[in-house]
Amino acid sequence: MQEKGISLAVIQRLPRYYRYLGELLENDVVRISSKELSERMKVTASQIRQDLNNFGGFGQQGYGYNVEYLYTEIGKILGLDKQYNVIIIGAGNLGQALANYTDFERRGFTITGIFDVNPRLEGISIRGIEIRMLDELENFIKNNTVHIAALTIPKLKAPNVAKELVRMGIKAIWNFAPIDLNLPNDVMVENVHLAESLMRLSYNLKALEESNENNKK
Amino acid sequence: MQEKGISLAVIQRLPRYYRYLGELLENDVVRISSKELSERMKVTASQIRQDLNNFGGFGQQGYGYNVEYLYTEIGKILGLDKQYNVIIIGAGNLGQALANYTDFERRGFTITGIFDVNPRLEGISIRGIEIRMLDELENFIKNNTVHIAALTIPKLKAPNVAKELVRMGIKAIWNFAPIDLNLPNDVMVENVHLAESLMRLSYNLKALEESNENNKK
DNA sequence: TAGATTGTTAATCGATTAACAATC
DNA sequence: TAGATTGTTAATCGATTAACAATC
Repeated sequence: MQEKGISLAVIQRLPRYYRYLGELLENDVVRISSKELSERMKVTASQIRQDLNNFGGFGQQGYGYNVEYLYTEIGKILGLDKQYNVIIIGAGNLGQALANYTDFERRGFTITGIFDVNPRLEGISIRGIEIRMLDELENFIKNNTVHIAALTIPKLKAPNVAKELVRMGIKAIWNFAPIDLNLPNDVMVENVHLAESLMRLSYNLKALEESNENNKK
Repeated sequence: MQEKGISLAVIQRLPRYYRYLGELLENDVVRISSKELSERMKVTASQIRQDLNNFGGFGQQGYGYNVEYLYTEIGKILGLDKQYNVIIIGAGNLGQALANYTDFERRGFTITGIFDVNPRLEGISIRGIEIRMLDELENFIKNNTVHIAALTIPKLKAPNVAKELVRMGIKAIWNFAPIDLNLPNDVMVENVHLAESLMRLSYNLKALEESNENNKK
């Protein structure tokens, strides 16, 4: 209920806090100050305290933050205390890679279905989940709770499939297709645009090479 | 040489402009105004003009922007007019998915090597590139120009392998391991943290459900 | 020339950082 | 109590948006 007007920048940072706290927890660190965390994460202590205080006071003056408590609380903020059923649309290389990525299960995301249009893949199982044909999707969603759909299909097919998913009641789409899905406001879309990520790397590499050249002169 | 003090936010947006211009080009659109592009992309026209003017004036008063010209110029800014050789470290599902993703080649990124530590994978070929053992890496880099290394290995191995890559002269790392690599400033790292992306989706889904509940009341 | 739209300056807005009183 | 560090307000900084003169 507190989540009113939390800025996008803050939300973007939360999973990174969660990751660092998880690592501290693994290393049996019991408490940490915003100053020490800021040094590890290379952000300002001020920013950490501001970010956290959007959601409440998790620390204690003179002490800092209890690592386990803060880890759990951020987990709750991120919704990681819940279980999510995830289906994968598109059983190509990327879809199969996601299906095989066991780390997600640890965080409460269970792959419950994989769909494709290629009849050659029908019945093949990935980690015990058999690939179904796309025309079974509607029935599947009717008979099984599905929270999230991962879209690993070609860009030209993505808009229509996304529209269909929304019609079937899906409210969260993890989109790997290199296109922006224009969907109603009450449908959450998280994009993973690998090609754009690679372009940023090439931009930075180019900028680095150019600055090296300039230094030579 | 113009690239002084371009903000991160601008660089993040460039690949998206590039993508939209590419689509316009495919649809034979010859010219576009910042206003029309802004409507399609759902950003302000002002932002588009500001962003582009960081790199020079690509438009013409009273006319707008020539789509093909702007597409080419942004491509140059992103370094997409060059060829890059990419190696993949880690031939698991994700590494193989990247190796199979032919779209990258179109943009000038050629996969020239795939490496793993698993002897079972030795000699297996993916799109004509055979998987090599990691101990051959140093020799390979000595004998072949490598611009970019994609890291698709477990998080615990990533820091050391990254350090080794840097020692061997690699200046750009596309990191898929869920950990921050602390490398010298003259090494470019672009992270793809899939788990963090999924957490943001779950945050948004949770926020959506909560706001629905509140509306009911 | 008149209309359109850029390039660019100025105004606004929001996010980050600094400072410090509160308090454990 | 004294020291440490949070929570929070205030100051600064940077990014976004608005406005408009320049110009095609």
